[in-house]
Amino acid sequence: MDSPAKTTNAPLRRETLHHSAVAELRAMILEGELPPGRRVPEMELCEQLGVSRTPLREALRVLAAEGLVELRPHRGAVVTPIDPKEIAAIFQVMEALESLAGRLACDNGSAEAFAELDRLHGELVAQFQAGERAAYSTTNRRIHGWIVAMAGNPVLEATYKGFAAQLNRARSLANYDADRWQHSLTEHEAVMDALRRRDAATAAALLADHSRRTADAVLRTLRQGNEAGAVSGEDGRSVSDHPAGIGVRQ
Amino acid sequence: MDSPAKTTNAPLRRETLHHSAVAELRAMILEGELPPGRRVPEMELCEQLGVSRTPLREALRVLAAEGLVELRPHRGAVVTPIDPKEIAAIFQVMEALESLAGRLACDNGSAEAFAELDRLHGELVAQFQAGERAAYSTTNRRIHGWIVAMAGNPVLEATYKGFAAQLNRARSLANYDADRWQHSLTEHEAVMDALRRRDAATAAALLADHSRRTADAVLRTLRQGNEAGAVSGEDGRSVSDHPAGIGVRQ
DNA sequence: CCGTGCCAGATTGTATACAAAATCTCTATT
DNA sequence: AATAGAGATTTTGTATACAATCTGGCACGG
Repeated sequence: MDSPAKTTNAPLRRETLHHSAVAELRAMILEGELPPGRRVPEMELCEQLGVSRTPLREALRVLAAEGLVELRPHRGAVVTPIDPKEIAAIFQVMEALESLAGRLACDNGSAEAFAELDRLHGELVAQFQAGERAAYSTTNRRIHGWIVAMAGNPVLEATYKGFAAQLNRARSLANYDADRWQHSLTEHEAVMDALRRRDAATAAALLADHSRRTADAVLRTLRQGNEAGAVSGEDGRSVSDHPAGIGVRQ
Repeated sequence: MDSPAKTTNAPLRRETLHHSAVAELRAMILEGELPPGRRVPEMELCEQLGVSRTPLREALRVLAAEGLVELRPHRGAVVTPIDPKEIAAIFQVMEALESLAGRLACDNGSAEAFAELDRLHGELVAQFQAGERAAYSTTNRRIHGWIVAMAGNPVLEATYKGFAAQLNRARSLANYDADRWQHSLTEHEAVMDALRRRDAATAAALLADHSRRTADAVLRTLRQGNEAGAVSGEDGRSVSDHPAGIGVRQ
């Protein structure tokens, strides 16, 4: 249950400090432990991760290349703030990627992969009926990731994962409403229908549609939450004054 | 004549050594000075670039994240070999990106941007008629880059540029034939026609088509050159024995 | 003659020390 | 009292030194 098509031959990299530092930092950022906008002093992380500055700095450069942190010369690193405009831009690209993935999955997906997809979809429906939001979100992500994996294009998969990480970070700030939830499931049903029929064109179109609607919902709540000050303080001060930094760019 | 729509606000990074090292190394790789498959000993580059190992290593990590080099722990870095399978995968993604760019360019491109596009296309035609292959290739790349820039999506643009760099590296090994050249120009004419009419759907479809045909041509010559041993030596030894390393994976 | 194991050289991974830049603070002046 | 400036402090950027790992060759045994 790893990769349904073909996986890139791993360069067999035995753990090195800067490599595991990348993994840990990435996890910390994606889990929200290091919130967007948060400054990242090197020394602080050094003792927290128990490594020296050299591997840590190399890790920061990698994360910067991935877009998870921003490096300001002589001024330290910052966890990339959530910029609604950039999230919108990512969603636009994601729409194209998901669409491509749906098309390729129809062509390249193995029977076993489709069976697993069916199983995941069943899980999704059950979780919706049980009202388990968090579990639903997780399964939802796994389904999309699985479709991308089914496409059998390692480049597509890697690109998708990078953007998906960014979007999930944004989504953690924006819980969309119950109405959107219902619509989301309906769209999944339609997508599944097309996929089961191996109807590449329809699946691609529906996935693009689903992606665009999801984008609208996320961006709407993101902007709502921002102007209502739902997450940051009510005061008018700069968001960077917030202890953890809320990191939603205007 | 930089960006027709909106440019990402540069983080205002004043030159640091590791940053300029990234730029220099990237140029060296893309120019072919460091051919695919070539080992990259740190010390060698240190004296060549006149920097210490620390900034150089950070630069290598960044380039690895971009996919231009591969890092094998305790075994040094290698300029990422050209893998026809990976090139094919990239082209598949590029097809979706170019298509998206064409659609967005129709919606978001300014009149001035379209005028510049027209000018570039005129240049392309003139260079074709003059039989200037190299100039044609350069203008061709500029046109595609310009369309992507016209889309006004910084994420799309950055992603595109990264993949385009990889593909250009592959193209430097594969000069496609005169027949394909003629077809390429015809396709460009059709794309331009759709763009001038701001016909987003048609432009998107034609750009995808053009991308796919280009991919076919490049991959064909890439495989031809590979099996014919046109670039590497005629002997049966591993390609890695070649002094510069040819770096075409089987 | 070929395969296995060990040793030497070279190269990478990490830590620490020093230099440069930016931020902060305190003071003095308007 | 507010502000500008200079020095001190902190943090980042770079260089170098040391430790760990890999590569290649050679001797030894089968």
